[in-house]
Amino acid sequence: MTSLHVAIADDHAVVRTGYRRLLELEPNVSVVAEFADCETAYTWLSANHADILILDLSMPGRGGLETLRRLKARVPTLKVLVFSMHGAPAMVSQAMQAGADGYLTKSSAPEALIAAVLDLGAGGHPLSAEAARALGEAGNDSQAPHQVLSPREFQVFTMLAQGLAVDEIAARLCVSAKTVANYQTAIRQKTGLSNALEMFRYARTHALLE
Amino acid sequence: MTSLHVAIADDHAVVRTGYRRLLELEPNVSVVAEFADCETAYTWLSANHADILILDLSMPGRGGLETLRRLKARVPTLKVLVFSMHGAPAMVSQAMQAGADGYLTKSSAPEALIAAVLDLGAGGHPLSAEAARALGEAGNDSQAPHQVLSPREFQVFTMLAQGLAVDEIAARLCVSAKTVANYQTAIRQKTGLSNALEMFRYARTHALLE
DNA sequence: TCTTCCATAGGAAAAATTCCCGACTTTTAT
DNA sequence: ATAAAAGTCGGGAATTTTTCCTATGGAAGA
Repeated sequence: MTSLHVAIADDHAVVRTGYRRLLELEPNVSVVAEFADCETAYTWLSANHADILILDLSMPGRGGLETLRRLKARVPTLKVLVFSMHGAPAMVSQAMQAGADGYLTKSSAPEALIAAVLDLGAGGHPLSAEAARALGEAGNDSQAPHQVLSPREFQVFTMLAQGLAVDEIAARLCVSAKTVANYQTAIRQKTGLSNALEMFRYARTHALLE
Repeated sequence: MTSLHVAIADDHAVVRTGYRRLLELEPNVSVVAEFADCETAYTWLSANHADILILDLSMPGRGGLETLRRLKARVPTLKVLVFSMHGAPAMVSQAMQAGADGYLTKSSAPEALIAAVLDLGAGGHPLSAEAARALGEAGNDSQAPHQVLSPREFQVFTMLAQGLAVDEIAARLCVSAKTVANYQTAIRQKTGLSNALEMFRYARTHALLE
């Protein structure tokens, strides 16, 4: 079996070196390139050959996801293993839709990285347990706010999620603060989001704001 | 010269292994322990000896900064090198005040980690360029949270900014909910941030979280 | 038409927040 | 070394916000 050519994209030099040393313990794996930003990675991989790219999504250059998309469009044969800090359902789901071939969280054991690379080389689609669970969750949002909330409630929800106070919302909608407070209570109960910050996060990850 | 005994605390196993391999290239350095969370680190270091702790502030177990403080109180001879994802001025300043002996950002070159460890062993206080610059800046922002807030207030601030409820914070800090509520009031007054969402946004744009 | 859902809001109770204060400890300055 | 200042912690009371329950009128649907 011929050796797997791996490229690493991560903005932290120390972390890159860590991966490299780890991977080079494996005889069938050789690290052929390292990148500190998305543009460099894209340019190099368009011109040179690698079998697998280990990609940290939280990179500068704005848009690891976007780079992933462009890269898969340009070099479809490249296998991309996303290696991210967090395993948020939305992130995993976004990454897989953008064309990732595997998803590992950084909390995985070191051996898991090697295993995932070998798995990818063999045509597999390695997911960490965390990522797999997240993918499962992503589909079932049957109780999304736009489903369970009435139009007016949803409108108040978006304003709360933007950080507006009850009084301000009441002023803008020209209704009593009492009414808005009551909506707020209903929204909290129906969605389980118990404060404005949770609403904000939910709204952001589900792209419910502008 | 006798060997430097180094301990590593970082919640990502892969990253820990990377540091270890890197450091073990140096003959005068030996890695004597690894920890994935703050409590384990604290317990072990209270009972065993190490010269240097490499500490990732963004660890679970609530409060890398708090652990740093406790650790320096318990084991003053221990040198702590904070190794953080980002070099936000506020974070650097808080870490140094909490007793860190050095501060490196993860974007540093791998050699910088080794150099910093050796420097620490020789009694130095290594700062990455980024961190040093941040320390300089920290003086300017005269009404930034880390300036106007006391350590405890700042701690509560970060938790509020993460969306934790007053009761949850009280439970984690083992103080009365009344106390936390009072801190919250003080924080709101001092910073002008009147709710958790504003605190979150502020904390995010100033990179004060994790 | 009759039922159901929605938008609106008042009242009362419960919970959270604010404001003021005191005790005690640690740090800082003189 | 001692005084002053700052920090931590929480109680009490007043205030504000939130919850829960209820009610009215309108619109949509069977």
